[in-house]
Amino acid sequence: MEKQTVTIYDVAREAAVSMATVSRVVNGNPNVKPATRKKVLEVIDRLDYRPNAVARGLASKKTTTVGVIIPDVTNEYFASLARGIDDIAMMYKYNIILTNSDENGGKEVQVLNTLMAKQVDGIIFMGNQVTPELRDEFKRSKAPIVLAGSVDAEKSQPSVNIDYVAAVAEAVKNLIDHGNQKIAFVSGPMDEAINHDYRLKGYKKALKDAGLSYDDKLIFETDYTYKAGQALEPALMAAGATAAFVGDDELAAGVMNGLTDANVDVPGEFEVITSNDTKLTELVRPKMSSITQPLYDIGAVAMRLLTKLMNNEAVDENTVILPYGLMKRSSTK
Amino acid sequence: MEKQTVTIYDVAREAAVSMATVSRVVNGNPNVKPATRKKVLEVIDRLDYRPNAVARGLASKKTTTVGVIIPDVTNEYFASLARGIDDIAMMYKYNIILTNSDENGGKEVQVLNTLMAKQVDGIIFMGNQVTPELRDEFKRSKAPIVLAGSVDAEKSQPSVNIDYVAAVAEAVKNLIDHGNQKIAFVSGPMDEAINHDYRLKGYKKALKDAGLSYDDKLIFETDYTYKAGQALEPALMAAGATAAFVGDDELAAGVMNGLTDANVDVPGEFEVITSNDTKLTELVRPKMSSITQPLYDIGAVAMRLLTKLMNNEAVDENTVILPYGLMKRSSTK
DNA sequence: CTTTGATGTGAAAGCGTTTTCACACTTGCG
DNA sequence: CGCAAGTGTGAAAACGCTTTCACATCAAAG
Repeated sequence: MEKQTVTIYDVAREAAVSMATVSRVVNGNPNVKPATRKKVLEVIDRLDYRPNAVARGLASKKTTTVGVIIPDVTNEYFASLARGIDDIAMMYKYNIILTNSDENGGKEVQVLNTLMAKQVDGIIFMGNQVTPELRDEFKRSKAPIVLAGSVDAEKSQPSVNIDYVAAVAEAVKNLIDHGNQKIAFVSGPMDEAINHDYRLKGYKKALKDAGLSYDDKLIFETDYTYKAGQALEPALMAAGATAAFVGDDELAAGVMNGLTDANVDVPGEFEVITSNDTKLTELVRPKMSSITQPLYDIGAVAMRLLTKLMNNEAVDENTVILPYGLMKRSSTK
Repeated sequence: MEKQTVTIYDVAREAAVSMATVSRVVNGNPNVKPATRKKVLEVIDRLDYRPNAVARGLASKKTTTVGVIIPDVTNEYFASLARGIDDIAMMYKYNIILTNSDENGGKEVQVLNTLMAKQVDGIIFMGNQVTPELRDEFKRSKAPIVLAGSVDAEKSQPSVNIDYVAAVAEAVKNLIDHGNQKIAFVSGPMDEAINHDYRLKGYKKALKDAGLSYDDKLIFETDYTYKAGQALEPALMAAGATAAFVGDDELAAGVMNGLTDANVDVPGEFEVITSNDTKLTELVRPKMSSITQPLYDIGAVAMRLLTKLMNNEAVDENTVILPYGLMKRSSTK
């Protein structure tokens, strides 16, 4: 009752040719006489032969599979990147092994190792923090690795991103231009490079450019959840802030709803601008103004870059920076 | 410069034992003298040997990889299931090959085939429609397949779901109990079994139980997008509906915001209840009442069921039904 | 005709494991 | 002391494919 598997050998026998020839027609090698090709193809069809990708992988040392490490699929931002990655991967006939890392360094290292054991041809890493241990593992890998929507302070790997510093600076400048003097900076954990090394830098730059002084009390470090944002309202008010830049959309939705629920008018009394321009920004009321990022494209371009790396094609630039924008909706004046 | 790979053979030579023995210690086979085991382990460590999963897969005919077919990772509902799937998979040492199908029958069949070519040990399918072609492919598979959060009218495969008919009936009854006589049924494509065979059935049941008559004009078939929902407002009003059951959260958010933007008070003048209880329900204002589903668990249980199937363990019930609930928030009275 | 350079094909050696089978050694027991 | 019943180990055969290399074959060129 166990389903029988048809091998390349069966096809060869039935078609009265060698395995090598069958392999050639399966792989589209042109060195096969049309008549032979036809004969083989017929047998393949008749026997319903399907090449075994595992055997293929072992023999050719290519698995046409790439590993993708994602903090959490449930997060709109990363899910959007993942979608871009998968589409391009499919276009180039690669499959994706997807694993959630929860931004947990230990798990990341472990996952990376199993991906390498599975002989993936390449890896795309998403995550806000590249620990030294992780960097070491990266170096050990013989499969190329590219970072998508994720920064590594040391730029040890190819990556595709937007210019976070400039984007945040522009967003904050916008708030300043509206007359806000006390602008809160709300972000996830500060030990993540993206927060302390990029976003905060942009924030400070905007302040400095406008001649405003930096105040610790306006920095709110929390985690990336709706609830956390919602709970921030009293603190925000106490600090006298009249606007906030927020590093994550779900968090921002929380901040905004927290304010609104406490009868603080957004944007009248308090302006909010967020970072990722996910669908979410359109669903909440007021709709949120946001830095816009080409989410899907970040993933797509990362994957495209990876395909080049896997084929040893020349790439002009290892670090690609995609354009960002600013979308004014109703959470700012 | 190409990184050298250490094979089981290298380890065997260095440790002065046979490959078989190395294989045994790597696989935790007890038939190895402790002294030998220790010796081998040391060499493994020294050489930094990592077993090649592809070779392993070929020899053992097990890849410890399962395929997951998902309509779109970007969809909160399915992403939540996927998260449950991945967690349990990881717990049982499986990896996930994830592919987006866009609910496109052709793509689904194709994807299924490449998964089978990759010799996955099992498959989890998510999608609202199991076409006959797909069902045929399922039958052809030697890897077990389970449906997660997805129905097949013919129950041809193991699956885990909630009782959609009862859930929808209860939700609609709730609306009826609030005095609504004209309740709209808003769903995605009606050719999907989940809509015409389950949700609609539940809707009709509730109507019938309450002695209300069914009216075609209150059925709104559209696609699962925010925009589509938003655009529905005029039609809803024209039909004289005073409440709606909606089959998808994003769609529901659209419906609700469309109403609100047209100055229809929700829930005062119009009640809305949705289906999936994703995070989204809490982000919009008013918060949406919803059928609650154990999203993560549906994925988790499906994966757990699959592990049993893959190990040929006995399973008492192929079709598992998880409990649902009703969460009253502010979009209903 | 011969020579030459494609062009088409097959034999066989891997790829890095697992697994079967046989065999040598220990034990414990009557 | 002899024997049955484990233990522990190694040789070698798969697993299903790709790829190298050598060898035919054949058409065109001399």
